[in-house]
Amino acid sequence: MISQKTSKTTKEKIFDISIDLFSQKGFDAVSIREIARGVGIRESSIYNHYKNKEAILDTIIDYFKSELNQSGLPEEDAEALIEQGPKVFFEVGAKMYIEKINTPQMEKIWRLISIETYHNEKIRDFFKKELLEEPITIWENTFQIMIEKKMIKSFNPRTLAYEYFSFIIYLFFEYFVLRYDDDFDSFMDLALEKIANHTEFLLEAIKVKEE
Amino acid sequence: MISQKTSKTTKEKIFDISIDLFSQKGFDAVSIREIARGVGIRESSIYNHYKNKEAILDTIIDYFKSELNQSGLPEEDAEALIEQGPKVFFEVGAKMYIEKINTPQMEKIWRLISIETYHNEKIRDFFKKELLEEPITIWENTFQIMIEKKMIKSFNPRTLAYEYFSFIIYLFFEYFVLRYDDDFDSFMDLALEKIANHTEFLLEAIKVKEE
DNA sequence: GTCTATACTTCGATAGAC
DNA sequence: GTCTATCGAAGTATAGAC
Repeated sequence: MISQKTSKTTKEKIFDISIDLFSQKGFDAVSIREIARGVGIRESSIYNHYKNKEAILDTIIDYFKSELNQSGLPEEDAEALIEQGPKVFFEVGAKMYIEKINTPQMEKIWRLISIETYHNEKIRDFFKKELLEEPITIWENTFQIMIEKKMIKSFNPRTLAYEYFSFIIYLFFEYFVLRYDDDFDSFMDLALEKIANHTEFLLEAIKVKEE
Repeated sequence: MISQKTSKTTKEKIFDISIDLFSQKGFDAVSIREIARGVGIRESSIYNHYKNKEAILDTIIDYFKSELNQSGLPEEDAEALIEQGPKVFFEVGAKMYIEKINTPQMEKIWRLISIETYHNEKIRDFFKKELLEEPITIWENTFQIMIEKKMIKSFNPRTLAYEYFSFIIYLFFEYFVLRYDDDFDSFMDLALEKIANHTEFLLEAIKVKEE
């Protein structure tokens, strides 16, 4: 980016306000009029920037996906990381998941996705494939490699993937669905402690016997 | 019950149809007209049986709670069960959770609760307290007893409770949110296998060393 | 207890002036 | 690109006849 923008375009304002409102109330419960009011224009003007209400949602989801794909480790780095053992790998892995909700805007879109996963088939498919099945497979492959390298005990790698990742999904559910009203920082402190307990337990369970 | 009813009252029909529709589309997306159409009456007639739309939902949730409280083990049985060791306890525990979705109607209300947990504060509080925190505490106490009796290794019992129960919540989320369209029986087969893997892993991790 | 009729509100979206 | 004005559809709920 060459120059920093000082003022937002109307389209960007619509985008931002929509994220705020959709994440608070859900897509269906937010009206075009409400968005327009938030931006400070009339509802008819919205249609000069987006074809309809759903197009705003689609744009938000596309933005989320592109942001998500920018984080994550390159494959060669992941391989090098495995060499350092499961403990380091878990720590870096946990940090990666947390980084994905690192901005207030991304946090809101996470919440929005949580809500709309029930109603919207496109979003539900996205969640299933890219936020659940894909990570599970990555963890399965990771455990498989660790087992081959005799870094951990020989359990079924898919079982291990579920053991690790179902806890992450649980925390996601707890935060975005059940406790969203709470303060983010205080929840995050607790979540980090829970993740630490979880990985510590897992490490103890899968470590190769010493003597 | 002395005599079996052969025909449903209008109020019961409204109740049943509402469960069907609310669980499929969510409370807000279902109109009074739609319910009336399903029952075969006009929408104004609904108000002869329920004060308003929300009263139907409240009645459904009350029914769910009363059904839920009828399952579960008496405390003395639970204590006796612990004596038989963690393996038996896990098996009975898993069966208990599955029994709570044993009728088609209860399954639908579970789905309804999953949807409305986002929107409805009363339902969200109910979920947090009675479906999450209460079971976690029960499991924590159970593990505490097992540790005292030296039946399992001495981990933090709360950590163990999360290790066991976060997986159950994950399965709940997977079924009711992500894969509800799938066939119940085929999902249940897979879920039972996953639970078996999960408890097997946990048992191996927490068992007292043999030699 | 069900009906018709209706009041009232809010919604998404469009037409056309400026 | 924003505005005013407006449409048609759909929502909850009530009044009153039968």
